[in-house]
Amino acid sequence: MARGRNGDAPGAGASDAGWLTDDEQAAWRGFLRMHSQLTSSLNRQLSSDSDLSLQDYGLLVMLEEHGGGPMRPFELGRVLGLEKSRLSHHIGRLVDRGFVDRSKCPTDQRGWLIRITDTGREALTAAAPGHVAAVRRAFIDRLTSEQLSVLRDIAAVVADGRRSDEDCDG
Amino acid sequence: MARGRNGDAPGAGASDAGWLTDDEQAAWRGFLRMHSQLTSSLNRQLSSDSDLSLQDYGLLVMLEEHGGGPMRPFELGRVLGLEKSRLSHHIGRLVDRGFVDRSKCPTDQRGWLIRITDTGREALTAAAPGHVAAVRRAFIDRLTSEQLSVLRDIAAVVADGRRSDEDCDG
DNA sequence: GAAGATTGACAATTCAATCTTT
DNA sequence: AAAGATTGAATTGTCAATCTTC
Repeated sequence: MARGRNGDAPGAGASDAGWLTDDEQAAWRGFLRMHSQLTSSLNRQLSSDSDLSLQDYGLLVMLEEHGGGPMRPFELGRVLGLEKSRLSHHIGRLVDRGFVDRSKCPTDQRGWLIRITDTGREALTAAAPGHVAAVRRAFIDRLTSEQLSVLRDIAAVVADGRRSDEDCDG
Repeated sequence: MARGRNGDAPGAGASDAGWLTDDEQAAWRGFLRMHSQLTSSLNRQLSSDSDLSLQDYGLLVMLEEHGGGPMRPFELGRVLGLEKSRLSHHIGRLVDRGFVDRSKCPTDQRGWLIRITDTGREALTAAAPGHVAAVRRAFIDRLTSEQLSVLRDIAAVVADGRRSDEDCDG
């Protein structure tokens, strides 16, 4: 059961109002454990083979993919699942390091436009092959395409609030 | 493609040696985004409704489930997917707050035994119903049991190094 | 007032170095 | 030398408060 207390419901596996079944628990804890391990290991690889952390990489990739055009912080927050305060500090550090620049948004005076710099692009280009290979080794290559597809759906439902019967354009 | 650069391979979706296909990328990024969102939200719930963070909760649950008996830090690190330094700092804080105690291991002089205290157990008991409900709402209840089962397998392969054809006792 | 974003104080995490026992 | 664990300094993340514009 999810709370982790033994003693009640010795049979195990049953869904008793409050706690999680063994299967539910295994999924939830496995998810957490997998994330901790993967990110530690990928972070180590990235920072030893390049100038970027995993967070740096994620942010720069989004900017780069955006066609080189600028993005608003709230957009970045949405795609990366990050909150505004953390993002703001992170962007500040990337600005200091010269990887992105920040300019006032002309159409909405409250906001900013974040753009990847040439320096940022270079760092990304240098980091990418090693990082992608590491993601493959630690994650992609260990799973079937069926498993990856289910994981994609899971993320769509949990993170993006899609209902399970929606398709990609829904 | 995983690196996030457009321009090469306009067709998309193809597996070209280095990068990730769109499907692979969607799974990987979705996983990261889902984790960020879930843990932020569960952390907020836990720390506003109880004395524990998500990390505190995970650690205390493991100790409690261990039948009230003590665990070695390296065992905790293994089940939670955490590294020794982080774990050591975390245990130190929990000791200071009176939630666990730490005593020298009699059979291996290098090691320690960590045990949940009554205070820790009380905090866990108080936090559990709200946290479990939050995990259900944000995660479990949004997924089918089939999806949960696939996720459990994914974690077993990625985090615990099981091969996909192994069963649970393998 | 709500949305977009920043700031500073505080808390948690990482990295490298260290220590002891095996 | 390797395994178990801790420590301190530096980095990174969180929370609440704030500011400006919509």
